[in-house]
Amino acid sequence: MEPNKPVRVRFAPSPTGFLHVGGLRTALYNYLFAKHHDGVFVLRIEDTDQSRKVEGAVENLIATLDWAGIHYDEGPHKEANHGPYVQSRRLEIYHNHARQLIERGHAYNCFCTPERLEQVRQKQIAMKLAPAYDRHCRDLPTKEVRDRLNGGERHVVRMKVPVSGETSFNDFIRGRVTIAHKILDDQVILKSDGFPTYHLAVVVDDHLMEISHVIRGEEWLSSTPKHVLLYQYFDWVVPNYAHLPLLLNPDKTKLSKRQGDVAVEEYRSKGYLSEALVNFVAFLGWNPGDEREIFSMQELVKEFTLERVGKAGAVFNAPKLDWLNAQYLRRKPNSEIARVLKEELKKSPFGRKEYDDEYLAKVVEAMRERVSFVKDFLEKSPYFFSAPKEYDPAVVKKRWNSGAGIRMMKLSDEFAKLQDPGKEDYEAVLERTADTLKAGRGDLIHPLRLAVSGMGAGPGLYDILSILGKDETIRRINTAIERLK
RNA sequence: GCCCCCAUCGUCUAGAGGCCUAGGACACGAGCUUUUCAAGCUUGGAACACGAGUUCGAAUCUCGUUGGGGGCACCA
Repeated sequence: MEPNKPVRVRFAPSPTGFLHVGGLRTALYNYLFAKHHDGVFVLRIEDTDQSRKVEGAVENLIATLDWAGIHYDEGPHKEANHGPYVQSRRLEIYHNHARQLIERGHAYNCFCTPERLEQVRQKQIAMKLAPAYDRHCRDLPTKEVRDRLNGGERHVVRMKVPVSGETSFNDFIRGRVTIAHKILDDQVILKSDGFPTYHLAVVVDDHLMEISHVIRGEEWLSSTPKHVLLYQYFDWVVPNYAHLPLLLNPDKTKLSKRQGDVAVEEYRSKGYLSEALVNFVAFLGWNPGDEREIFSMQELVKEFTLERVGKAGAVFNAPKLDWLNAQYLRRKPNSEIARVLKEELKKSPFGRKEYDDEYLAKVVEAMRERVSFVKDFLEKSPYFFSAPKEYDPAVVKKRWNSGAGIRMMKLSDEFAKLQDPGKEDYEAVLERTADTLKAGRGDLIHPLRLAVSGMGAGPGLYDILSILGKDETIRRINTAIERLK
């Protein structure tokens, strides 16, 4: 790396829908690298394929990156000296550069129809050859080209790849990569609709935007020599490359839909914390070299280096993400979790009731070691939000034995005598009652938990009671006695 | 088919020739704790793809094999 050159990197997604978790990691690594080196992180929108454009995708992308804590320094809505940052608004620039290439003899107009191209391809495949453009238009007479252009004939511009020799480049992660020119074909750089292809646009923009390091997915590795060639044709300095290993499905193919969720928005709406997702994704292909696992964005910035990025693809496996989410959730104060829980409740069947913050904070305190997600509060302890409608049959069978009803009645009576009881008061009463009845504590505790929650598992019983309050506790006991007769 | 890349427990990974009887984390099993469930702690099983070299010594270097992935569009 040239030490005196400022670090400028970019994340350049195409706005075709949602942000892919692979994209999130690419964006994250770029961001971390930029911030680690006090550099600039650019967001550039690669919308040169009109047919794949999706309405609102750019705004969604920005919002999602923002949620993840990845903030760009330059990009759409943050115009600086290198804009515009949306490729569809840079068409003029690409045309000029394509023309320049033609003038220098490094590119040419091609009038081949898609039909002819398809025929050629079929023939090549039939002959077991690698499909490649046959360079039919590469050496057309100048006059013919001019006439056909003047006649308005549909055409594209292709780059001229040398027929022999090879191109190699240095990759931060892979080392030196070399590809022979004979296996490269004359790539289209300007489409007949006037839009550039990725190959032209990426080179022109990265150069004009003074990108120092191109950090992108490994799927680009094979076409990088074409880009290097383009840099040479323009007489530009080739940027530093770092091709990131791919994120994989459980079956080790490139991470895709249909094998689980790939959209960051999906994880967000499922209740994953952005810190957890970011931490998790950062560790897919990178690690700090020691045994620390929990990293905030700041710590990641401090520690991240490309040297510590691995080469092999990484399977995106959810269980560890869930664990991380629980770790982050547990680090949050009760009040903050309660706030999210309140929102979650509004959207739930329990939403008709209003819950006050103090109550929710108590619920959070009781349940926080037992949940991984905020939504778990509703699933694992619905009884804090409404009286049990049914009682877990397995628990009834195990815990609600013959004398249970009588014992609960006694307990209910004893509770009724209490004045504004706290957790210890319930405990004292229960123990005293157990002694009076000559019963084991468990003979009261388990049926009582069932009566009050409908379940066999949960926080400490006395915590539950004191959160529900005396009146509600008694009401539930009495209901259970009736229903479980 | 051709080209490029990759290869340590099921998964994420540490390991840059002796520190490796291969470490950590998730997941899984057992135990402790406990009114339940968790959490926590302790603990168990679990990997250097294979074969040749190089070297006194190889998970680490070289070559080959096998396996996997990516790319080969007027998509990015």
